[in-house]
Amino acid sequence: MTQILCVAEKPSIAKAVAGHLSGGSYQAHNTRDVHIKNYVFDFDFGAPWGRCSVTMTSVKGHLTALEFPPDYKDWQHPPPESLFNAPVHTLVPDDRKNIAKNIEDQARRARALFIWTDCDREGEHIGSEIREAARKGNRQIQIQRARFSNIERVHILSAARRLVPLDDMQVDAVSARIELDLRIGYAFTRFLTLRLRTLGGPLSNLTISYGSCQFPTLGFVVDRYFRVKNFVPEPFWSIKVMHERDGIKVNFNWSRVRLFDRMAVIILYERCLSAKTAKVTNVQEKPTKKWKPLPLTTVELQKMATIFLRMTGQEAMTVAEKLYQKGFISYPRTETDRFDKGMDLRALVRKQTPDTRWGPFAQALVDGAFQQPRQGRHDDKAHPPIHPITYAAPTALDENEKKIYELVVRRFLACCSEDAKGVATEIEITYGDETFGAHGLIVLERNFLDVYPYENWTGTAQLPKFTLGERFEPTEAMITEGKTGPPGYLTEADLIALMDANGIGTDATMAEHIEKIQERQYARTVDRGGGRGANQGEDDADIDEAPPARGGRGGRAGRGSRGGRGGRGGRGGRSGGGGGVKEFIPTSLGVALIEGFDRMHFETSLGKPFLRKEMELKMKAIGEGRTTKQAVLHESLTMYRQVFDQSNEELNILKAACRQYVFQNQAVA
DNA sequence: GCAAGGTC
Repeated sequence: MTQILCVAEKPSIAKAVAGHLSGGSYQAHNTRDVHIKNYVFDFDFGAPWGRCSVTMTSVKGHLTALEFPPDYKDWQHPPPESLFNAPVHTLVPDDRKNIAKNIEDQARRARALFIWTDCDREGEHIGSEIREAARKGNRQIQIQRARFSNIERVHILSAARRLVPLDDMQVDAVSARIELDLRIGYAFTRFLTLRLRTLGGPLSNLTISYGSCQFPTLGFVVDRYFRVKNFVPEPFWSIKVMHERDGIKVNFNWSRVRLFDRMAVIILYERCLSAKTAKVTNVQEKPTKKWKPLPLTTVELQKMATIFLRMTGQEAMTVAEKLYQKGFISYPRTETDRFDKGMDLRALVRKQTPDTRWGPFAQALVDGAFQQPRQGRHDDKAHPPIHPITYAAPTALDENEKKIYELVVRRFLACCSEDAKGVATEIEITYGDETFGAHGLIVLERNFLDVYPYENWTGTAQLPKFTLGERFEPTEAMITEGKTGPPGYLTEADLIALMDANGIGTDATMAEHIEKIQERQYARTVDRGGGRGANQGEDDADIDEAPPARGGRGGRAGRGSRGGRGGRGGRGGRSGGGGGVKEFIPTSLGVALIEGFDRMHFETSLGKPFLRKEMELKMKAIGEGRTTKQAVLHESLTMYRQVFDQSNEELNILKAACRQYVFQNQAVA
């Protein structure tokens, strides 16, 4: 029989695919890597392969690494800028030699290699790494790739019979990314560390790194810091109308919301008063609903964990990873917010019925209330949304696992439930020349809200009866005064959202970049409301926080920038251990770096997300054959080399910024 | 000692 070698990106996929192809009967052999097994079975791949003897195994992510030769180990000689054109070579790191050897050995006996890596760009590249390992054992081996976007049985079976070639343009796109990140990251990191070290003080022992993701991440933190710090409150005035009827006080909101001109408001207000009565111009009562949440992605999971569970994104991912390994939840790194039509979601809901907390809700879904989840617009073509796989009794989990598991289950049940329903009442009046409106809501059916405490829908009290065309004299009309407030510093959820929106990092790495800027002492977290946060009491804290803006955050007048952003009910969360939400503020070093580079007047600042975005576009262009890896490497390295040279020439600007912020801890202008 | 991307 023809021998076939199949290799997946990770052990769980190898197992799942082997299960489907073999119909559940395979032999599992251990390999020299504790996580990886070789699954052996027969399968008919259809023409031209026919029935084959298959060995299915996997790697664990990338198999190879790109490195500089040993003579570039020293940071000083040759100088950092030599890394822009130093030779690089690909090698299999020691801890992955067993995995490569397994593939090489298995390839020797195989007629063909079928690659089952994730269907994303990185997966294509990992496929090329597997290809090289296999060719080492067998130069003649034929190579195909399976294209699959979920691990439903039917989908896997059809993927196995519709193999395609590996997409070398996608491989090249990732190669370019790897090489650019390596060269640019190492060159700038060595440069910054060595040249700023000479300033002495706290800088003499720090690693000052640059990376295409960590710097923009820091940039977001610094940017918000300045927006808070430089915020100038503006006074505003508004008109508030209240009318009491049937014992209910109804507040009417001004359609202009507020004006920044006091005299104008006084004039408009006086016209209201001289009109004496207000006239009801519109009364509308209509059914309304609050949409259930979308299926859960990694970014959403992290945002929710930081808001409701008092975890960092990194902690949430570590815990989710454990739950995945134990088989309780699906793969936790996904961008997909839509379930594949073929998935048996009811069966997954049924598994949750034994639980005392949400079991009855799950049972009600099983008994007929089940609704197909909403379909989001994101699909990474590799993984489904995060969902529970099997039921985990609370006794089987530690504290943090319990919290994340509960979040995943409740989100999933909410997705499979119905939107909340209510009746909205809108009343519009004109008073003088001005229009005011009152809004009422009665919640009729809570539906998904019953299982999903992370959101709420508060119906204001029922509005009394108003009739179209009627006139009444408002109980109260007054001018109110306030001033605009600064935005808050970034929370981790804000930061993740910004990274997501700007394409900084991936679902698997965003939390790492956030950790990185703290590890490098570029930023810290503080509890909202001031005071030192997570890093309190650490003795390596020799880099100061940038001076607190406006003496800490106590008095925020008016509505801050985050008014209107719903679902921010983090305070007093369900499982919080005291303390408020954490906010990110830059250290003096973080401010100095971003400011320093900003003052150098580059076309595109290193601290902004544009360069990473540009890299993303170039990768896309390579993947679509509009340009080549060589061309992109050449232009990008030329461009970064110029940035490097300019940074070198204008180093005094960067140093001045460091002196200003790090050494004098000077307040920002 | 340095990056970002996979995954355990």
